[in-house]
Amino acid sequence: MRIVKKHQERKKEFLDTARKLFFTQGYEQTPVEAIIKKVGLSKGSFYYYFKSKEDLLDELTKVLIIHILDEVKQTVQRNDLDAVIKLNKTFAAIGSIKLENIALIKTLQKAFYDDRNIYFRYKVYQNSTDMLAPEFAKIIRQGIEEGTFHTPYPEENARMFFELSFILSEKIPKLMIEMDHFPENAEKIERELGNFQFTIERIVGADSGSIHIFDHDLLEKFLDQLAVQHV
Amino acid sequence: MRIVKKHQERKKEFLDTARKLFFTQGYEQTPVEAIIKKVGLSKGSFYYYFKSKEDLLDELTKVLIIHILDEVKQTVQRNDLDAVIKLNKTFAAIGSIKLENIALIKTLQKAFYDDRNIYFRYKVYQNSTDMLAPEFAKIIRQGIEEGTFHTPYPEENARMFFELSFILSEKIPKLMIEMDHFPENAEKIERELGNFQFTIERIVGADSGSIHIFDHDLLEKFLDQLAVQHV
DNA sequence: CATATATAGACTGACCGTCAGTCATTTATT
DNA sequence: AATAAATGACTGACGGTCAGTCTATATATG
Repeated sequence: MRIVKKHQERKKEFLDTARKLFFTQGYEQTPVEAIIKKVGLSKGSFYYYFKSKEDLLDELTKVLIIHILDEVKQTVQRNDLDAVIKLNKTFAAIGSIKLENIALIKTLQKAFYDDRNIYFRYKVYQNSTDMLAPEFAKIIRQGIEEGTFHTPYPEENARMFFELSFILSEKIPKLMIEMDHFPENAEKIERELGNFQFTIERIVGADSGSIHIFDHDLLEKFLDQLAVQHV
Repeated sequence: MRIVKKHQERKKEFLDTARKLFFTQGYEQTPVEAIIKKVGLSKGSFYYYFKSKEDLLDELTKVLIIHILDEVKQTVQRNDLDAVIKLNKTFAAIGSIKLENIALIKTLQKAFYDDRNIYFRYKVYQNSTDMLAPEFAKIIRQGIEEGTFHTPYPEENARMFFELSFILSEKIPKLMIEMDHFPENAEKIERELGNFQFTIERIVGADSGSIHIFDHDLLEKFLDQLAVQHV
């Protein structure tokens, strides 16, 4: 007995299923057949909704970012926050480091952060930057007006903020994965985050120590928990 | 009559051929069969020398970087140059922007800088950074001793220098490709380079305007030539 | 109002071309 | 004879195509 559904509903099923698989198995490592099987439909169906596997990827990455974009836009719109606080909130929103979600990171480490999955991450990074940087540029311009930031390149800085965030989000999971054999990575992670914060300050020309992108105590707890898991 | 050669010699033939094809067609877009055909040998031969296509990629990326590493090491060793000059020479050596070689860039644009070839570039970037950053860190430490640089993160800054260089080398070709339809990209390229220089200065804590990573007049000429080609 | 007919669009799955990788075998060198 | 170099048919996995089927709904007909 064949179950027929509305266009958008079915499409969402494909996208949701693909999202789960891409994050746990990787993009290249997920055959279209695996998506089909899980949705319970046929090959023809898949290509009825998407003109190629890559087409689905494009749609998926955009969907992934829209939620974050909404959140960031709301933050940017507010007029009761200064630029530094908005910057911190934006960094938290893009969630390069989700301190509160160890389980997720540990799952993603296996496939999402695998070298062979770089194409997927690359697409997410690209679309994120394109969609979010213009909003972030507004924050930097606000900071310049407020006198806390000093830079002749607000637009370029905005893009660079995301690019550096993504580089960071490439490094941290790698260091975490190796923590079993290299406990000193905990210290490296702290250095990387410290350096990141420091770099952002310098790039936007903010006072040293004025930007607080992560909570030091929370990070300690996080790294402790991560270490415990490996015993 | 079958031509038999020494192991290393044959291997080099495969690597050289693969290099040419990967740069002009892309890594994923180059089937092993294409490499074989050009070398003039068989499938079995290929797998006699390399245990996988990826294995060849690994070897190739390392070979690609060794020459640059030698050049950078020589620069770093010298004791007649200050840190700023060494930094400039290193940037020139990694050749993110080869101002003198338009033809090469135009060729590479088509395949090398294509999104789908990100895996190849990623591997090159990864290995480059791992192999070159330690040398570059020496330059930054020299700069700190000389009092021209001021940073608590020389090692991290060194890696970041390469990471930002690669981001730049992702952007510039994209802007160049689009110059046909967006002549204003010439200006964008200048801004990107200006921003890059400015950012490096800030990251290593050097005086504003002290670092000169590219020659302004040369860039103008370069962009003019690029524009002409499209007429 | 009930029933036949037509149309859109959701869905099927066998089939195709491409490609990385395998292996039993042959050829050349020492 | 033993070892190293080279062969090419073969396999299996994968992305993508296509001619055609099924089902719900709209429309016409008696």
